[in-house]
Amino acid sequence: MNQRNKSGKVTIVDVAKKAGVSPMTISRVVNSDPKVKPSTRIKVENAIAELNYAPNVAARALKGSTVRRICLLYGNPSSAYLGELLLGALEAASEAGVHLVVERTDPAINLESLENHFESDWDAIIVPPPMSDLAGIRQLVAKHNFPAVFLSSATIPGRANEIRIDDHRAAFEMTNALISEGHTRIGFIKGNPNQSVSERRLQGYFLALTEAGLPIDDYLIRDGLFTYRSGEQATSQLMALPSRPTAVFASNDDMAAGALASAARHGVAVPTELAIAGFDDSPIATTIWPALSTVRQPVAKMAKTAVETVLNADAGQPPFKTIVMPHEIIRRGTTLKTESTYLSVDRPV
Amino acid sequence: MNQRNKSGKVTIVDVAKKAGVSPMTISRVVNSDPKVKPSTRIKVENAIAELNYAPNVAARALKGSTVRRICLLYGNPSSAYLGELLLGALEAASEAGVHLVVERTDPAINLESLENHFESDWDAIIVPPPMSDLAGIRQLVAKHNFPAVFLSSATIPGRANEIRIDDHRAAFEMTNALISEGHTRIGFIKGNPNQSVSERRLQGYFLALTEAGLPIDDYLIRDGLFTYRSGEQATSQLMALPSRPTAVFASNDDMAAGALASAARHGVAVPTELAIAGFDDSPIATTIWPALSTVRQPVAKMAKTAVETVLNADAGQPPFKTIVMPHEIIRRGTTLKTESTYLSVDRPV
DNA sequence: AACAAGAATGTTAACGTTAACATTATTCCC
DNA sequence: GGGAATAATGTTAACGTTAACATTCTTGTT
Repeated sequence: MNQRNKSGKVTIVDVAKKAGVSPMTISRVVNSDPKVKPSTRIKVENAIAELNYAPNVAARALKGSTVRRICLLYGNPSSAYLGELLLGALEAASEAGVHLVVERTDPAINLESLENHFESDWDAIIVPPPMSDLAGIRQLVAKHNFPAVFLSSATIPGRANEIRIDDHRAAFEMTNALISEGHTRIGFIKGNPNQSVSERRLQGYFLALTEAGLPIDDYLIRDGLFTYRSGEQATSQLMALPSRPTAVFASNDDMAAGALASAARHGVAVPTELAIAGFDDSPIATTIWPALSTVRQPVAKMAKTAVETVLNADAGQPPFKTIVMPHEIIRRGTTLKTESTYLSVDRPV
Repeated sequence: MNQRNKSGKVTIVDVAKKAGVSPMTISRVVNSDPKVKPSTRIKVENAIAELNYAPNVAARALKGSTVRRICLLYGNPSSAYLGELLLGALEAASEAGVHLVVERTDPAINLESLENHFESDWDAIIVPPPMSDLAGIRQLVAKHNFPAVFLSSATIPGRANEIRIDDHRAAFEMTNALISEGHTRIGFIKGNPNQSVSERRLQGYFLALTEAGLPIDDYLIRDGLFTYRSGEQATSQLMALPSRPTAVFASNDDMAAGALASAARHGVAVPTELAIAGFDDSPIATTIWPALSTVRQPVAKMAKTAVETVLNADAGQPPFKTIVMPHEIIRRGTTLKTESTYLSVDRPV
C-alpha cells in the first residue's frame, strides 16, 4: 500500500547481509576508512549501489550527538540574499545531519534574547550581513566562547571566524573592466557607511583609478545607503554634472538598478551613453533590463562553508579562521562588451 | 571548557530523575498524552523548565522512522520566491523533526531522474510554481501514489493536494481598488500563458470591470511573460495609445517594475499620471521607488502548510485537499491613497 | 471491605549507526 | 616454517526517544 517505506528502509544491516560482511565494515566503507581491503570495498560498494542504500542521518546525528542545532540569523524575509543563503546552509546541514534553525532579527537587535538562546536552543550560530557588522553580537559570541561564523563582516583577523570575498580586489577588478572599455570618467556610489564592505569597495575603486593613472574626482563619488532610492538620487546628481561620467559603479545591485532608473528618467541610453555596474548579483540584477554587470559572490557556497566551519569541534575557540572565497566579474547588458577587453577582464592581473 | 555540551545534553532521563518519575512519563508530557495526572504533569513541566530540556529531534526521527526526507523542488537559486518558501518549509520541517531536501530543476525537467528519487531518496515532495503546472510531474506523482503538494497550480479539484490563494478574487479586489480611486481606463498585462494563474488573474480583472459597469477594452489588455522586459514593452505600447490608461495592473511584480521603468522613459509621473499595481509582493516590490502596490501571498505560511500536509500519513492517497489561503492587498507608492477609499479597499465586499 | 475496571505510571526493546575494543587473517623476517 | 607484527574484520554497547506491553494505583460498586 505504501511502497516508500519498503524502499526507504534499506539499512546498513541489509547491505551487510548482501555483501556478506558485518555492518561495521559497511560503515567503514561509507566513511572511507582507509583500512578496508580493496576487494572488500568493491564488494560493499556494489551492494550499496544495488540496494540504493543511503545512510540514515538521524541515526548518525544521534550517535554523534555533539552539535545539533545551528542557528542562521536573518534580517528580512524578502531579502534577495536569503534564498541562496538558506540553500547553501541547508545543503551542508543536511549532509551533516544537523538541524538548521532560522531566527529573524533586525539591526535593532535584542541581544538579551539571543543570549538566552545561546544557553539552550542553539549549538552554533551563523551571522550574515548586515548583523555581522554589529559589535554587540561579536562581543556576545566572544563572551560565551560560542561557535560562530560571520559572513562578509569587518576584518578583525583572528578575533572570530569569518567568511567573505575579497571586496577590495573585486571592486578593483570591476573598475578595471570599465577602464579597459575606454571609460575615464567613472562615477562611484558608496554603500551604507555602517557596513564595512562599503569602505573596502571604495578603496578598490581608488586603486584601479590610481593604477591606471586616472584622476580621483570627488564630484564623481557620491554617498549611498545600499537602497535603490539612494542609487537613483546619487545618479541624478551625477547626470546633472556639467561633464557627466560615462560609467557608474554602484556598491550594490539595488543602487545600480536605481542608477538605471535615473538614466531612463534623464533620457540617457544604457549602455551606450552610460555604462552601469553593480555588486552582489542579487535577483534584481537579472530581473531588470538591460541586465546588470555585477560582481558575483558565491553566497550559497559561503553559507555551506559557514556551516561546515561552525560544525568543527572547537569553532568557539581560537585560532579562528578567515576564509576568502572567489568572486566573479559578470558582464551583462549594462556594460559594453568588446572582444579585445573581454579576456583581459576575466583574468585580470 | 565547552559549556554548550553540558547544557545541550539535557536528556529525557535527566528530567525524569529530577521529577522523580520514569522517562516514559516525560515523553508523555512532552507529547501531551492526555492520560497523565495533572499534578504529575506540573511536576514534570517544572523540571523541564528548570533544566531547559528540549527533545532531541534526531532520536525522535530515528524512532519514528516513517517520513524522513521531504523534497522541495525549486527552479532558480536567485528567485524572489525562494527565500520565503524555504523559510516556511524549514520551520515546519524543524518542528516535525523531518529533513528538508532541496532539489533544483527547471521546466525542461528530467522526469526520469525525479522518478529515481521517488524510489529511494525522498518520502514526499513539494512542488512550487512554475513546475507545479507541469503535467509530467503530476502524472509521475499519481503513478507512484507519491505524497505531494502542489503550490499555486492549476485547479483540478480532488486530483492532487493543492495550496494556493484565490487569484481570481485577489485580482478582482486589486482592480476594484484602482476603480475606487477613480480610474476608469485600467491597462492589464497578462502573465505567461503556460501558468494557470495568468488566466485566473485576468478573469478577476474582467469581473471587477464588469461589476463596475466599465467597458472591457482589448487595446488595454497586453500580453506578458512575467518578465520585467515584457512588462516594460507592454507598457510602452500602452503609453503610445492615443488615449492612454491612467492605471496599469500587471500580473506580477517584475512586470510592474518594468512598467515603472517604461513610465520613466516616457516621462510619465508615477503615481500622479499613472498608477501601477503588481502581484506577489516579491522583493523587487519594496526595492524600487516608488514601492509597488501589490497583492501579497503568504508564501512562507503556504510552504509551512505544504510540509504539514504532506507529512500526513495518507497524503499520497485520495481524498486530496485543496487549501485556499488568505491574500492581502498592499497599497504603496505606485498607487494613490485617499482616505475615503482606503477602508473600502482593505475590506472589499 | 473486597474487588473489578479503569487510570496512571513503569519496563523493555528497538530505531540505524558507529566508537572502542576483540578477534581473526595476512605478511614479513630470521 | 614459526611466531611476532600488522592489517582486516567482527562484536558489543550506546546515542535519546517512544510503542507496546506490564504493572501499580485509584476509584466506585456491592
